[in-house]
Amino acid sequence: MLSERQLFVLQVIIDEFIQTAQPIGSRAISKKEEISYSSATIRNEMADLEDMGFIEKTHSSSGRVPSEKGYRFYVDHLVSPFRLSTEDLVTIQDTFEREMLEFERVVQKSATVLSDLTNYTSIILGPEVFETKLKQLQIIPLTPQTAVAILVTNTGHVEHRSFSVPVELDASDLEKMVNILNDRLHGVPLVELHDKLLTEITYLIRTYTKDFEASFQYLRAALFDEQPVKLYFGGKTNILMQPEFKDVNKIRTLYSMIEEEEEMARLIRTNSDGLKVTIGQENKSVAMQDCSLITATYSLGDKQMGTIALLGPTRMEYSRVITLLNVLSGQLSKTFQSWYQNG
Amino acid sequence: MLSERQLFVLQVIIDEFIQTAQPIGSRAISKKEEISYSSATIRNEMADLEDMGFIEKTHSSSGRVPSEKGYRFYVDHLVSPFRLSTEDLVTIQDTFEREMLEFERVVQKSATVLSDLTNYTSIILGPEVFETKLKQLQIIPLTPQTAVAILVTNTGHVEHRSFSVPVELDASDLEKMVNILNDRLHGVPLVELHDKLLTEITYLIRTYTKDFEASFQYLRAALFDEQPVKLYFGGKTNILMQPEFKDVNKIRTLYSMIEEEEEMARLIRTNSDGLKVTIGQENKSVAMQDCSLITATYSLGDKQMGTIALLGPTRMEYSRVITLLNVLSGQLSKTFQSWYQNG
DNA sequence: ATTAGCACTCGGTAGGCAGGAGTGCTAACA
DNA sequence: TGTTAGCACTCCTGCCTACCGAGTGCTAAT
Repeated sequence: MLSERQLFVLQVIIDEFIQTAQPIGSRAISKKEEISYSSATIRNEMADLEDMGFIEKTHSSSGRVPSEKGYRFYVDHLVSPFRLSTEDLVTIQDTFEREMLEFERVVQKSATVLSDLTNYTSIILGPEVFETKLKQLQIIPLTPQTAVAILVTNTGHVEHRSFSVPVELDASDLEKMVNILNDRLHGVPLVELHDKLLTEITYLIRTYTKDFEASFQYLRAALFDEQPVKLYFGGKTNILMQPEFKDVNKIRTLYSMIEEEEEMARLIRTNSDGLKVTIGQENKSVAMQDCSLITATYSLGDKQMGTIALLGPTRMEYSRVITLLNVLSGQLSKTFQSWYQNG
Repeated sequence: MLSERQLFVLQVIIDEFIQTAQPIGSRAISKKEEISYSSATIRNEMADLEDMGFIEKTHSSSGRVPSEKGYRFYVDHLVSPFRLSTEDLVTIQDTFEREMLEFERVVQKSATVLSDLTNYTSIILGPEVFETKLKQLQIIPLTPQTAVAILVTNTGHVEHRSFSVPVELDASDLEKMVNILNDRLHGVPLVELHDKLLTEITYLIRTYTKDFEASFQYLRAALFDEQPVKLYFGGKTNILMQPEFKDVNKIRTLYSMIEEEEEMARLIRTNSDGLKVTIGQENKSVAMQDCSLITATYSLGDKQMGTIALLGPTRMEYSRVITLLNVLSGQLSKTFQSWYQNG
């Protein structure tokens, strides 16, 4: 168990290191106002803290640096509740007050704000489970052989995809098809849409003609195949500016990882609700050894929609950042909530 | 004027440097099979080439390195027509044979292929002048106060934007409005659409009711305001792997520049037709001092559509890359041409 | 329990030295 | 006159050494 003083020393070391990125020596700590002990005393405490694995030396006679275990303990027990500056609050308020009516814009804007406020890299994972409902389906013929399918949700989200139309179908067939589908699928949540579409296909084939089948399969494929997860980034280069990335190879591997959207999505996706901090090696990725990832979920009602994440060095301003993420994910949820209620 | 032998020496130096990224010494050149002169002779030629500014020393006793003027001369006069390997050709063929029906996909895929084949970073500037025509306009009400406007072109390109609907308009008004617009605007090239829309607005206001005006302005704004240029990237991190970027600060500034899409678009946009090589400082950007940018335009008929660009170190495989860009921009033009003819 | 004092450790910087690659110049050669 | 062998010179690179300063661990005194 840690003594009061040890706790305090640990806190000072981490707070200080977060600010300066320099190893902290015993003398520096003993000189601090709040501390009335000599450097020798601090040295003893530091030796204990090191034995327990909370801090480390970079070399045998260097000052101490927080270990990952130290950071872990810090975020679990020491983070002081942070009061956001009014400036920050105003920035966030402004962002959400501007009228934005599209999911993409709101999310992209949030990512930008978050990265601007923190100087880290923000990543937002778009919604995967659409609690949103189908508003309208449109098929617009382009040429005799091609058409574009457009799907609109009650939140104003638009998906579209061009596809080939089998020769035996003409424009009026398509129109018929769309009308039937709109009748039967309006208001269906997108999660269920794929299955419902399949049901409709068999229904239509029975009721009308076999001709529809191929076309339907195209339509289904167009709207549901290889829909890659959408990531929204803010301040992609911010993290490169951190002093821990003065090594070219680290930058290269980290950056390659960031650009690998599939991989990033995998790392960020989470099923646990609420806020989660993943420190250094806890991230299952070599490229992110020196990084921490903080994720928070945003939701629609009680249904989790997506994740909002912040990527920084392990030496991160945890307390401030955690508060910011909480505020932002709350704002996001609130915004979507307001759309949904009116939909 | 350069002698035959000087030309040859210059070519060898540049070719070799492009391969190795190491300064080339006189001995290395004289040892080459095609060269029957001693290193001393080569040294003399090199001294002359240096006087003329085509090559440089990194320090007083180092081998030679091409200067920007050298590269300039090389691309203008020395690039040997390059025979693409059948492997490369097959890769490109495969890309364009797969059925793709959307502008975004074709372009994105091209960018990826280009960067994969070259190990540089590719950037494609989407079309700015739409020679494409309006196929259909849709307005779909979401809530009583909001609606989403969708615009489809004959090439299957879809733009959409949510906007606020003035309280005094209801869904049937919107429907009427859309019908009128579709009647009168079908087939209008997108370049003219904005102006035509304004004309229609005044017409409609005269013919129908004043109520439409506000709504129209919203619609117009939704579809035409702040439409940011769209850039498609391939291999964003490729250029970081080049040995010239072993300095952290260079990486940082270069990368910040790449992420600055507006700035990139400005650099890449060109009004001259065909292929253009911009070497090092010729790029008006500090971040790109050590980079070359090769741009080629693709077009629809005789109308220039967009630019396809490749960003690499000044030490670039110019001949191969130039051929590749020509082939790819040709393929792009061909693909769009085929769409257009059927539209 | 705390602290002053001291020996020790290690990173960082600077200087010196040897080896090597490459150059410029000169003089000899065809 | 063009070419080349030879040689002195330059500068980069790696390596060793010395030295300073910051910080530690330990011991002994308070």
